[in-house]
Amino acid sequence: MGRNLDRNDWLRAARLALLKGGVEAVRVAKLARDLRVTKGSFYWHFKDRDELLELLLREWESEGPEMLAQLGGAAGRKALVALIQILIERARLSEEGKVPSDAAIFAWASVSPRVARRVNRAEEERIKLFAQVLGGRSRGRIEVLYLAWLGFVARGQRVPAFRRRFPEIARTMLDLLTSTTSRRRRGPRAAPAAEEAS
Amino acid sequence: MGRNLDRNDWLRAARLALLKGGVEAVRVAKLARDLRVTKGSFYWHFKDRDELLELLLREWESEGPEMLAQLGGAAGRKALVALIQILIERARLSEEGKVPSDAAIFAWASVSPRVARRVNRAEEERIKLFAQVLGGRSRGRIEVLYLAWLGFVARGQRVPAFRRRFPEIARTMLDLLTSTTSRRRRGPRAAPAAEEAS
DNA sequence: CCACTACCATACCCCTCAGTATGTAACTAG
DNA sequence: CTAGTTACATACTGAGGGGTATGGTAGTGG
Repeated sequence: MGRNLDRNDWLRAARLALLKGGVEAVRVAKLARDLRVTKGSFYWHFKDRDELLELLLREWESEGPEMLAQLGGAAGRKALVALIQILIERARLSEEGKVPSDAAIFAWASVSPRVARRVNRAEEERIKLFAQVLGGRSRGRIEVLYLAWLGFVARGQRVPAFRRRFPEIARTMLDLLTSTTSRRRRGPRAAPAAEEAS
Repeated sequence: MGRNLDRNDWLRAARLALLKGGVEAVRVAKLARDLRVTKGSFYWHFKDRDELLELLLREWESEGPEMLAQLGGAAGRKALVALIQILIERARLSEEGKVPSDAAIFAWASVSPRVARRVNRAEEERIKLFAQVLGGRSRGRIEVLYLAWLGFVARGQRVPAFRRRFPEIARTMLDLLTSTTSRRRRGPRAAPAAEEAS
């Protein structure tokens, strides 16, 4: 039958469950049913459920550095195009359960403070990656565009058809990044002005 | 003791639980403990757990129209400032459990296809609201800025301190919206060009 | 004082799930 | 052929939650 599974089979099932139903859908009993085995198999390959969840989170954390490596020393426009391709490819692989889904991890983080802290750390690395790829633009703009990417991931999770519009959205984002401000800035309002160092 | 609760007390507790721990944290038994009563009280005020969850979703759905009404007939810059104030105020109220939290609802939608569909419908209304408030700008840019707002909400849920930067982020978004494209557009790439009607 | 209702407590059933203990079939080494 | 290991299956415990049935109590109108 479907015997002789390894840890990766379980991880794959877990990634798909996490993608479709959130952390609470990653249940040992349910995964075992999906894989047509019993929990006995799971507890052979893993210590407990926490170990599985920890692995899911860890492999996601490791993807930031991996993306950075894939970009090599590319810079400027070339790096941007490469980054977009990487993101598209990763999104495709995540639907097959081969890599953890950004959307799933973010959703997880939003219901677990412990996970939120770790996602936040990895996220700051990614913002630096964005900044590097996008060149020496305004820090504020890069942040806003990173947020737009976050929003795209979130909405793409809700509306699958929306994901196909990534190239178009990315182009608009790029236009925004390379545009120039036409309006003069007025004095600061209630909030203190930010250090908008370039 | 804490007796004689009404539906609103339960709803408030449910909104807080949803905000802090997601849908799976909205449990009848847990809410009862928080309110220092037993489940008997809950099933007096509600048919079942589904009715409670349905109410949470419904009151969130109704807030789009409410925001529109609060804006009155305002337009242009005035409407934009008003909208930002409304969003800030709503975020504050949601932390006290007085209104459902956007971040919580979005997180819920990301793990429930049924909720995702309804959130999507309400979301399209909000994009229209954004478009109206922001005036006759490029549809593509408005969409990207809406996504940035989504991303802000998501990240603000993970990093509470980040929420304080909303005024600054909003200013950068506004700058982006009113900026002009300096780069000439090249021919379409792989994806078909979007109808970027102004 | 009585009947009635609103609101909640108690006790129970049933299901799901995490985790453990142990049995067992298949394969491998010698 | 045998002993050992791998990779499960079976069977169990205990906790927790949804939902129901029913009992109890404080107030209210008459």
